[in-house]
Amino acid sequence: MQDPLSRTFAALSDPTRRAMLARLSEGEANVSDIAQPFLKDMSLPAVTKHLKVLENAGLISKGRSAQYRPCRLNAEPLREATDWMETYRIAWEEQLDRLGAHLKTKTAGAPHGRNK
Amino acid sequence: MQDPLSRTFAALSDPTRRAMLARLSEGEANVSDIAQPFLKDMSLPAVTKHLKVLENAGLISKGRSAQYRPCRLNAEPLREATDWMETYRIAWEEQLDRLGAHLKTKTAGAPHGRNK
DNA sequence: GCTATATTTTACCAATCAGTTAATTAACTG
DNA sequence: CAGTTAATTAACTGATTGGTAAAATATAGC
Repeated sequence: MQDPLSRTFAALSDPTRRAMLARLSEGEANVSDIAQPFLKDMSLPAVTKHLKVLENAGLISKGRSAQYRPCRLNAEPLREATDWMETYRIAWEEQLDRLGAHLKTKTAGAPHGRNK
Repeated sequence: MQDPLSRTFAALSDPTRRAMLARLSEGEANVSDIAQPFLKDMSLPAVTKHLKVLENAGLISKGRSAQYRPCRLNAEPLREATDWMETYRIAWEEQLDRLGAHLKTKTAGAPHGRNK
């Protein structure tokens, strides 16, 4: 999985990572701050790995302050992802409307497209 | 990965599947219609599997018409996903504003949170 | 019933993922 | 310097993913 959009969605496809982002949306935090709510469920290296996934997706970036690594959010990839979704969500809902309109006349379907 | 939101994002994290959704946003299509642009890259069973992922995420549903399986989009899970993203994107950007405001006074940082 | 078309299922494989424990690096502190 | 805290890296493991080829299922049409 190479493309940025795929990496973004993949990063978002885990509840732990989403919770981390939620935490970070309240403000910058060090790795151990972020880790704290999860340490009853997983080890610190596991947290590091999750953060790495978020970092590779460009959703967060890590700074350096003494032995701490303050993490903060990065809006950019999320914007691209919402853009993609919005584009299709609109087409989606239009299609739902069309479906509603057609529902009276037609009843699902005959073969589509090329059936030679 | 059990929760719906994770399944949705995971389903979106593949360019093939996103292209399939894009195709479906133009209207209902049978499996082989959807498959056609991908058959130079992968086999039909591979397509079936991708569609299964989309179906399990609730993003599409399949009907039955003779030996055809007309697929159509399902807006609902996508709406939930956009909702999640929008919520945090807003918090994000607010945070960026705050960062901009603070940038003059403070310069990154000292340890955060609990450092007993 | 036989044959063709559309799609799925099965069985398998290699690569990636999410976690682990143990060891390592980095920086502060007495 | 010795010790402590913060975080990462390394090496390993089991589960999941994304693909394949071959067989099976479903339906239509002669």
